Amino acid sequence: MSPEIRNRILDAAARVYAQYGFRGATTRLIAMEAGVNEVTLFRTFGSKAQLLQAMMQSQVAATAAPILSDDVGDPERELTEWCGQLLEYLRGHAHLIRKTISEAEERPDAACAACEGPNTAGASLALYVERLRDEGLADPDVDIQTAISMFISALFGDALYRDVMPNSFPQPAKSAPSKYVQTFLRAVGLRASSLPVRSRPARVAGTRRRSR
Amino acid sequence: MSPEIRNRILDAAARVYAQYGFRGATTRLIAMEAGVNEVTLFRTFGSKAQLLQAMMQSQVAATAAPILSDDVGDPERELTEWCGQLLEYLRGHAHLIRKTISEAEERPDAACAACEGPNTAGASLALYVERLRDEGLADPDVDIQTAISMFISALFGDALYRDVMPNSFPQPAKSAPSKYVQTFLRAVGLRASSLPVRSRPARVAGTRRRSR
DNA sequence: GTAGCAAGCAAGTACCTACTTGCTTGCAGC
DNA sequence: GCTGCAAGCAAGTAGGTACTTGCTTGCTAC
Repeated sequence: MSPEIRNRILDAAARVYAQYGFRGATTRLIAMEAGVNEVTLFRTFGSKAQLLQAMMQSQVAATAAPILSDDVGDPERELTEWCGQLLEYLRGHAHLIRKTISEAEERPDAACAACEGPNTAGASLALYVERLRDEGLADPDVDIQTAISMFISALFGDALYRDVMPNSFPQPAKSAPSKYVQTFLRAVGLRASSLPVRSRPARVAGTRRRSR
Repeated sequence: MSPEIRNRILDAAARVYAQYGFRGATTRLIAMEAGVNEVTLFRTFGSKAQLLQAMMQSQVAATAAPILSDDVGDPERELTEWCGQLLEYLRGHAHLIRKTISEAEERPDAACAACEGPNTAGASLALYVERLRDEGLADPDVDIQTAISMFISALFGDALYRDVMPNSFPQPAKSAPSKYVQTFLRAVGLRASSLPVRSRPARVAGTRRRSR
């Protein structure tokens, strides 16, 4: 019943699960990590499956994926900030997401829950870019859906795989958001209102370091 | 000793591992899947770990990731064909790659082996785009590294996650390669020699179906 | 002080896991 | 026909797994 112990168990379960997956997250390991007797797990959550399900819910409830504002101001600045926040969110949950998705066939509901955050983030981006195009800032002839899909995949890949295959991510993690956004805007055919996009030197990234 | 039985075991191990991961791939399951006595596994490979290591080697040796040709002809056509082949390769190994990467911390050598194919494919693309730029076909002011990184991530994401989160991949799997390549070339600032890139209708994808 | 209750502790159950051993079967080469 | 050898089969070992039970400890409320 004690909420303090309950949360300690949930946090420990999240750590152990993120490292070892469902099968590897034994009740003994979780209890040790939480500094709690193993029996307490079963008295509090009933079973290992229920415990990990509760852990999953608490994880998705704890932090929310970032949402882009409704009205478009400076696209590059707004997108870069959103992109940095989303990357931070994804990196914080990288191991958990990786494990959950790789076990999607055995536990599809858990995978569904883990994808909720990224999905809403992607939908938010789609809405924003639609506005961009409505306001004549993006090339209307361009395949925007594909650009969005590739953008989201790039953020996913960066957050989930940068540590495993660093060769594929040459730019440092800090400057990645602005570079991703610039490339994305170029692909979307941003019609610069103030600045020309295609012939701008890459120096811009440095002047906007204060986004975190 | 018999190579036929050996291969049957290796294939069965690949299937079971791709579905259940290292911990879930029990020797009993593999033996049943191979239609072989469990003892034969140990007599042939020594231990479960050695069996799965041999399976990994045989998997990476079986098929190779596609390589782009050294001289640049029609970039869009060549890249689309390469992209289709790489996607096919990745999709064929999707479950295996997903499981292996998610277990990278516990078995880093296996993850390294699984990343070998994708890494060489990425390096091949980097070389090709460098040639593109040398021949003046790509915008020299553009951040090509980032575009390549996002492109590879997009292919990875498509191959590994399309089945789990289909919302993020609106375009059908068949037409994905040409769309990815067109978006990539736009981001790289392809300077069209014969055709203008930015204002071309998407019809091109249909006329090049014979890539397989 | 005492009743209630959450948590710890020790032990046990039933099952699964990797791996071993001893023996039998069936086939190929001499 | 005999030998050698690869594979099957039955059984067992030692340890791990989820989960249960019975009892003790310690704190809180009345």
